[in-house]
Amino acid sequence: MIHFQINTQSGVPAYRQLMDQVKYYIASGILRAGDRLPSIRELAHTLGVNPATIVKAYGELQHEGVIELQHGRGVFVSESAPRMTDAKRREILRPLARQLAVEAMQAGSSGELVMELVEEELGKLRKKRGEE
Amino acid sequence: MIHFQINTQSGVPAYRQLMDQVKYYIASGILRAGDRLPSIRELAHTLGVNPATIVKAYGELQHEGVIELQHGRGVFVSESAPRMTDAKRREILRPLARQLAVEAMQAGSSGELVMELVEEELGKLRKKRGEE
Amino acid sequence: MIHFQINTQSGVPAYRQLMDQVKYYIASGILRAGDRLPSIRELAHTLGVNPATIVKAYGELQHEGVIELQHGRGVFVSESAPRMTDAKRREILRPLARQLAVEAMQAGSSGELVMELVEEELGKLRKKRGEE
Amino acid sequence: MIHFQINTQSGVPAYRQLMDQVKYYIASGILRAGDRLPSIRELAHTLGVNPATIVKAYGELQHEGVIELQHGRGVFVSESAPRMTDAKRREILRPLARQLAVEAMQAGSSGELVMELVEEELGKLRKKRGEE
DNA sequence: GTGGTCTAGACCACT
DNA sequence: GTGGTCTAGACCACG
Repeated sequence: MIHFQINTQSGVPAYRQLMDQVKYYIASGILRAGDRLPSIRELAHTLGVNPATIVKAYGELQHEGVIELQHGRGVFVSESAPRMTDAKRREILRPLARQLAVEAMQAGSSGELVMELVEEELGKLRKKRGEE
Repeated sequence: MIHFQINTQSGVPAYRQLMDQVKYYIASGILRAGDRLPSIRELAHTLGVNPATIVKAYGELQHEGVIELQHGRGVFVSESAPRMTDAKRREILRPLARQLAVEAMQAGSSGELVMELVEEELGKLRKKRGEE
Repeated sequence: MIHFQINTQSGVPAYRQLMDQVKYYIASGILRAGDRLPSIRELAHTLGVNPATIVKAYGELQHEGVIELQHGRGVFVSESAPRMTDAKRREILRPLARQLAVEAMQAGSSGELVMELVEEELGKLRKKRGEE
Repeated sequence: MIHFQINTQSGVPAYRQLMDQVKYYIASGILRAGDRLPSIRELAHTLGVNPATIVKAYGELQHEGVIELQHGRGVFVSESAPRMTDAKRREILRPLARQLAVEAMQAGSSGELVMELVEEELGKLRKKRGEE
């Protein structure tokens, strides 16, 4: 079952949190291609946020090719993951990997701990995909 | 040799970029405890930004315990990495690890690619620390 | 009713005075968790100071966990007092207690006078909390 | 035996720390009227700080009537504590007492803890005075 | 020389 | 409307 929530204290913009959660549900296989997402007004109501916030989040996700807004019909998960080369993937993921490495050193962490955490999070996603 | 630069196109606030670069130099061992950082005015001049921007970046880093601003003397790298438990480190690093995992899935990447990237970035930092 | 004011003669920075006053209103129960504080622009206008000064005061209070700045929504008193151990409280309060004791001796004051003053100020806060 | 030290991380100006320490030694009876303090150049050398810092601290203390700088002879603790009325003492001490009370509430402390800390610090000073 | 505070005003991002 | 960032420039406090 999908469930969205906004943490107003985190400093992360509400629309960004929503985007991350949609991506998370897709990555974990809980949301699949063709599945319907809550309507803008419905989600705005249940989350208690301004509809404009949902509009922004859905708009950005559509721009990234993650979802499709079909006028009058609803919001749906796109049919397929965007195709890209490994080089492109590295380009996207490297800054995040680097930030993780730097923050880890800064926190006095070992490399092992970092690898363990990433492995864990990858594992969680794989496990959920298996269950569906 | 340390060298800072600001990318005004990236959308990331200048003060945030500066913070990341200082942390990077410390994580890679290029800057060590007690080392002096460029003065506010000096750095503002070389980067071509307003001194207030440097003040904000340095101020935040001071809050995080990374550097110390000493009135009339200058800016210095703090003596030691903040002491924290492994549980605390996980708490800080897990969201980053999770975001990396989700973005990787979203990009259609394999788990292997992610692990490889993190290993690479950790390796780069370790290598630089070794060289110093 | 809350009312802020800045004394430009005191030598204490305006942003520091504001921080103290916000803390005072919370300590006395006049401001409670979830209450909204004046917006940055509004407060800057009523106090006749630059918005950046309010930004600094509110920013520091946010760092201390006293208030939350919510983008596009406003500024709010944080939900709960920070949890800390008695040992941590002593660590924070002891320097202030010590300074008070030393200043008292220096002023030729009796210990009784000091205890009386502290008791009085604690009582005032408790009284206000009771009234709300 | 008197011993001064400066903490460069505390954020408190060095000259202020020195002033506080001189007052502390007098309040605790370790320094008495007529006792000689280290010379400016001597103290600057042992503390590793700029002589101007000592000049500022001693100057302020002289201004407050705590010490006397006798040209060519040295620096001495003043003969007597400044005489002031109880009303004046309250006026000086109340802001400190109030700040202590507010910070205590903010830290979620009980009134008992605060009173205990003040009592303790007063006791320490009295005990030292007794020993001398 | 250093950092710390403040003003006046602009433009952007979020809800 | 809200907060967040940044510029240009002034003046003060500290060492």
